Amino acid sequence: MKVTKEQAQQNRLALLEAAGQLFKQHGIDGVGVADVCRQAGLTHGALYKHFTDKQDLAAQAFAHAFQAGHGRASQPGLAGAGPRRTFASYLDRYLSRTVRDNMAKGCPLVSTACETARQGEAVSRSYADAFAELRAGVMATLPEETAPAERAALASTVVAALVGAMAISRGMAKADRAEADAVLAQVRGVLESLGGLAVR
Amino acid sequence: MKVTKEQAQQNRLALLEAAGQLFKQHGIDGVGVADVCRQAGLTHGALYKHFTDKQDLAAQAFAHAFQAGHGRASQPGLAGAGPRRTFASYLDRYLSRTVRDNMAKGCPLVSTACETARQGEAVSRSYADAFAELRAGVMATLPEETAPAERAALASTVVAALVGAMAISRGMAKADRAEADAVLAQVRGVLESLGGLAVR
DNA sequence: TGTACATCAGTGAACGCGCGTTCACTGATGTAC
DNA sequence: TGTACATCAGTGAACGCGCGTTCACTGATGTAC
Repeated sequence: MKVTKEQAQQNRLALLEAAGQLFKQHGIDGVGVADVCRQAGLTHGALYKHFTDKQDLAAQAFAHAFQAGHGRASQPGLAGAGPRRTFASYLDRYLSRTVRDNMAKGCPLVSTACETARQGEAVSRSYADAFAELRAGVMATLPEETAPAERAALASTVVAALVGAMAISRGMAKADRAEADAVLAQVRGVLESLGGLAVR
Repeated sequence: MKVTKEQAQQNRLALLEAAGQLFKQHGIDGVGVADVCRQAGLTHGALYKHFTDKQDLAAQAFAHAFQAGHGRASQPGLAGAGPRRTFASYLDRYLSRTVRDNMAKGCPLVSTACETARQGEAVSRSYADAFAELRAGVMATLPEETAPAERAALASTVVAALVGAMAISRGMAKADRAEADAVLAQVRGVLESLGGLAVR
């Protein structure tokens, strides 16, 4: 049965978001198109009215996940920045145990880090843009006295440490939750003082 | 046909290493057991004489990859440390473009960061051990004047930044190779001065 | 505004392919005498 | 040392299942008159 144009657009969005969540949680190959459609409230056939195939869905889902949060300050754990953030708020957002234990939430920069490297150029483009945006957000929180090049390098390193810490903490959480927590806390501590050191 | 006991052990090792390489490169779900066996020079049936199933192979392959490099100073890009390393040598080993462009090489802490989170406790245990070992190696290169707790935190952060930087650089390399290179260089620069700052 | 018709998002049965796994078999190895 | 036999790593055909994808069909929507 045909549906409203708006309804169709809504369904398309629901597919993108279901795909984003499930792919982050179980990996692209770990999720069937039927699963995605079910979570979006549709049957599997509908998917091919919106996307050419699963690859296309994956590429667009990642692009959508990376771009989500634009202008929406309330969206937690995403790459897109809200209105204005403090350095500490980035640490909070990235190094929380809640986000670590719930892969469906959380920044796609982390969950898809390994998968993205195996996808096509379109996904890579989205990834690069998301990183650039996040880094710009972190840069803006660093003291303006620091030279721009140094701030950029510092921001890159902070983002790398955030992404790496979360990935590592997730990798070891099942075996050693205490150590996994400790890593998050340690990195948080070091990054905090590193943010302060930028003024020198 | 039956083979020598030593030959069987050799074949088992070949399976583990083929699995390690291929899983790092294409992900666990992206590789068939037949592929692994072919690369190891066997047919697919042989696998089940050594491992109960694919999951078991994956768990043991990761454990093997994480433990590899013990005492072998020549093995590049692995978690295990050689005899004695300098701080700079860790940066070299982790932030090289060659390693980034060849996922089959490279530290399994990075390639499997996301996959590991979806595996069982055994894999997580190996991951935690590998991280601990790598961190210990980095810690040993930091000046002894610094307090142990601070050195540990610093080492955790350095490893997180190394892992994150490589993951990010890989994610964006297909779309923007120049920026991907720049991230590696920036993180290298910041970590170098961070290593120096530990003495204060 | 009302009526007739074309459109097309969504449905669900069906298809085929590739995958993980099984199993009867092979034949060199290792062992017992 | 030589011979007879049991073992078992490896083979490759076969199986069944789940997946991505297709397609004839539906029926409310949107449009033309």
